[in-house]
Amino acid sequence: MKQSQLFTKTRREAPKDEISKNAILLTRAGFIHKEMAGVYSYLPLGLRVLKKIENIIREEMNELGAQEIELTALQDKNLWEKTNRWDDKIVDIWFKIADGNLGLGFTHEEPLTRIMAEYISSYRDLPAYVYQFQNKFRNELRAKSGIMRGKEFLMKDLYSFSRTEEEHANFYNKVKVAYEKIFNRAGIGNRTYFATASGGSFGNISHEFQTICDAGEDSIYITNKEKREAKNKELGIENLEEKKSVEVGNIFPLGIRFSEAIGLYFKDENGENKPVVMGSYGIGLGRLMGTVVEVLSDKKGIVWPREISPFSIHLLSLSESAKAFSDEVHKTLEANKIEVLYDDRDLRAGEKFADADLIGIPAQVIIGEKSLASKTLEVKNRASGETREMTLENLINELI
RNA sequence: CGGGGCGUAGUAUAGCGGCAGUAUAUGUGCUUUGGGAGCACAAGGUUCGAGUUCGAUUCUCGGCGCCCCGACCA
Repeated sequence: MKQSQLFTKTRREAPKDEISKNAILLTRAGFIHKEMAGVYSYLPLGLRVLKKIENIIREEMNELGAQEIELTALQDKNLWEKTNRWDDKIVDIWFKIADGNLGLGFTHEEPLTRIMAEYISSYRDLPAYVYQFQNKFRNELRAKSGIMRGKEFLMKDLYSFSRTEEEHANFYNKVKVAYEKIFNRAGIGNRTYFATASGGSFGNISHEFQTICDAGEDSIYITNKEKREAKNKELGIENLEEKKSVEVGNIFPLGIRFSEAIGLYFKDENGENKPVVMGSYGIGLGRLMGTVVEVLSDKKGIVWPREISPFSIHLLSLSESAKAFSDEVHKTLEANKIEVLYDDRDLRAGEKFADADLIGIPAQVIIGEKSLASKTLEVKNRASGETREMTLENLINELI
């Protein structure tokens, strides 16, 4: 894509109402726009990152054998009364509309359990795994930390329906592995820990994926650095290393709480009626994106990991004389299905470098007098600042 | 929800009870072109309401909005 056609542009100044690094950088670079406190729109560059994250998660969910659906945001009061989660005294983050008779979903155990009750009646129908990507609405009294904790945010939620606790535990562990892959691919695997936590209002034990980050709201105690295991702070502190962290994912065993309340039963081999054993597994996409910005950016701007970068290559054409060659490189890269942001604007070199560093695409291809003379490309690594000279052919081979 | 702070141009800021200034961004022209260039001209602003006052962007009260700390976070 030609950068001259991109409707967003970068800003030198940070917006005065943002303190968090993720919001400052993403706003300055033109990835997001704040609509109101805790509510952000995603602009072309930001949406590209969000979609890359979504696709990584989708691949890993499909790999688990889960099937994608899309539930509604509007929620039925009667259904939620069955699980005692409609009352504002029980759940204080509901956005309710239509005189309080409808709500905007903050999670989706209830509606999905009801759907499954329509289709699951035998042990032969189980296990079943279903997931979706959807905006959740949570009326947080205090939104904060940029896109890390909003009132409306895109979340992947996966739900598992199993015959027995053993079957559930088996899948639960597979999800853990899938999540590790997701966070590795998103570039924060080496600082993300599997933390044991109390299960919140669901009771018992649950697990959180916590990424070490100074901007985090949580604290974890690292119990095994090599295995990246940790404990949430409320569970026994024994001279362990405490770190601030961000909860980038969670997995909850739900037991039979929802299936009993809503009536999701199956007949086992002996013809006996049993409640389905459930689990739920969430990842906030915006929070994950914000966390990546928080932990990987530097003074100059954002540094995207390869797999979630809005583009693979940022092509900088530094002068009028470099235009013809740059156009040709742009065409060739795109013909090879490589995503390129081509800075074809009529600006000085310094401004293009500053913008490229702010936007954070991992590889910059710089075409100026040098490369015109040598007929090779100058390829700069955004993270390390190192440059290499290589032919277009070699670059393409490296990227494919 | 408790506490604190802040609302001035697209953005970031200064200032003042009496014609609102700067930077940047924007438009035009000229110069410039490997790390956010320079000059000139132009266009663009006081969150809303009430009160005090001859006069309010400034002072008082209220609304709305935003930020921070805490509480909360399925």
